[in-house]
Order: sequence, then structure tokens, then C-alpha cells
Amino acid sequence: MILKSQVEWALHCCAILAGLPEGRYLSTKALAELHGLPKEYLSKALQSLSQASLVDTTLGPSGGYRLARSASEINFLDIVEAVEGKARSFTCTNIRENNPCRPAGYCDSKPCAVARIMWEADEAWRDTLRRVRLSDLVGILSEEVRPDLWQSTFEWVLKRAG
Amino acid sequence: MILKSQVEWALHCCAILAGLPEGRYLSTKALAELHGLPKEYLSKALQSLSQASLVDTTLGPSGGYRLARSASEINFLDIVEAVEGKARSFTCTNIRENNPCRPAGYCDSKPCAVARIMWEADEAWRDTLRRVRLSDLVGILSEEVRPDLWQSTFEWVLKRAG
DNA sequence: TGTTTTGCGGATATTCTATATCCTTAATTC
DNA sequence: GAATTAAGGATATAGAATATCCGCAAAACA
Repeated sequence: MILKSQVEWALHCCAILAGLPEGRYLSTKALAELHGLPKEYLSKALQSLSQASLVDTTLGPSGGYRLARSASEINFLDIVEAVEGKARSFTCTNIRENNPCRPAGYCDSKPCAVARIMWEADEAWRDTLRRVRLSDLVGILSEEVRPDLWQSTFEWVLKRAG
Repeated sequence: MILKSQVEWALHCCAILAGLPEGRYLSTKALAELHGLPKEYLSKALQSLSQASLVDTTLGPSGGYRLARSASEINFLDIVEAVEGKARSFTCTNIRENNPCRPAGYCDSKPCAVARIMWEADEAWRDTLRRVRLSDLVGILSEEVRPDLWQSTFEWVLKRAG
């Protein structure tokens, strides 16, 4: 059970976009360079964010991405699901139906108990991610990252933001 | 992020083993037939349970598997991790280190904040699974499964248990 | 007007994992 | 000695993750 690396990329990119001044855009090229990622492939992750309406885009030189709403209105689950999909990690194939002792026409009243428990854990995972806002991440980073690096990074970003 | 189907198989098999009388064993063949699963491949899942010391095995005719300890001393996480592995679902590749603004020799004081949050969600998932005992599953099933099917299934099992 | 830059989607290639089967070996039962 | 079992290694297949490339349309700018 392993998340795609694109999830990591998308989260870091959103953190950067959250620091952009109102109305400015940052390109795939800049985001790829900043994080040392393959530009073409990172582009797919950003497209997922766009399809999920988490980011706005604009074309042409000085084009790129910006958050579609404020960082306090975007949570981790939004971003993770945009890239990874909304499917549950546990898939119930109803193997209880293969029980040779089943009477013909036997009908289950509820979803399989095994699946319900696994889905409960899945929900706990989602709840945790839902409770963390993108603005929380930015808050943590602004405290932990050394001020000189924090500042020079945003200077670097602003120089490239259209 | 999708769990292997072997996880589902292992959980259902353990539920059956939990119903075995003290000291008796059930073979891969019987477990595969009961659940309609490929015997050879199911065998790999059962081997994982064995390697994790969740089940005891014995060879020869009338051989097979039984729980290594009581169903109240085995939780869902034990079984899931035995099959799926203990690796976290989120892997941090430390892409922050690729930031071109980083001063040479810059040293991070903590693991990446993004990773810490993702790992927290991972722990919530694990905690939920850790809190559910195999005996809890058996309790739920014994209430939900229609008594005639419940009984005939265990007759079927006992006929094949060595 | 035309050139450059950008996001977007489709097509394709590569690598890795999950799924599945087969075979040999050693232990156990009868 | 014959049958049955778990264990583990080797191998094959399918599908997903990773990655690259191309053409298109929109936007900026000279």
C-alpha cells in the first residue's frame, strides 16, 4: 500500500503556491526546478490538481498555477485525493459468497464485516488528512525553515512568478 | 494506494481458524476451497502469517494451520502487516533538499513537515486496526451470519480439520 | 502579424509490483 | 513405502507507476 510520489510533489507544490502573492502564477518549469523533479511528469500531477479545481491556471508566458482558493480552505485530503484518487485502500471482493455451504439465494444483510472494519481504518486516515489545512503546513514551515532559506526561496519564486 | 487482495484473504482465513477447536489444523486446500481462492497463491499469504508467528503449522495429512495464540491476542494490524508489510504508505524522498536556494551544508533540524503529517494519518490508520481484535470480528460474524450458514460452515470445516 | 511560452491531453515506453503457477524438498501420517 | 502437507525458489503474466514526447490552443509580447 504505497502512495504515488506525485502525492509528495503535489503537497510541496501547493505549499509554494500558498506563498504566492494574490493574482500571480507559477509555472510547472519553476516548480520542477525548485524541487528537482521531472517537468513533464510533475505536469501530470499539477493537471490533477487543476481537474480537482484546487488550482487555477493560465496560459502563455507568465502563465502557470495559483491556488483556486485560500490555503485555509484547502486541506491535505483534497490534495491527496486529487492526485491519488478517491478509491478506498481496501477492496472487498466478497469472497464469503464462494462459501460452498451457502444456500442458493442466500442474501447478505450487510456489507462484509471484514470490509467494514478495514473501511473504518481508511476513514480514520482520511479524517486525519481532512483536519490538516494547507495553511497549517505553511505555518509549520515558516517556523521550522531557517529564515534565510525561507526568504531566499520566496525571492527565487517571485522572480519567476508571472 | 491499494492493499493486496491477500490481505482480505488472510483476514477471512484467520476468522475461520479462530473457530477451530483447540489443537486442530486446517489445510491451505480447505481454506482455498472455502473461499474460492487459488490454492497456490493463498499459500503465500498463509506463509506470511506463519513467518509473522501468527499461526502454527504442521506437515503431513491432517496438517495445516491453526492460530498461534488466542483470537483476543491477535489484532487486525498484526494480520494486515504480516501480509502487506510494515512500510509506511507515504515515502518522503526529501525533495526539499533539491531547493537551489539551499546554502551548502544546510542541515534540517527535523523530518520534513509534509512527511510528518502524512505519517500521522498513517498512524491513525494503524491505530484503528490495532484496536480491533480478531475475536471482535468473530463476535460480529457470529451475530450477523445466519445461524444455519454459520453452523453448516463449521461442520464443513471440522470435517476437513486434522 | 508572428514568435515564444504556457497548460492540456493523448500516445507510448519502461520499470516495478501484484498476481499466479509450477516444482522440489522435507516433515508427517497411515 | 505411499500419500499429503507446508515451505521456498523459479518463473510467467497483468497491470500500475513512472517517465517522455508530441501536437494543440490560449496568452503574452515584439
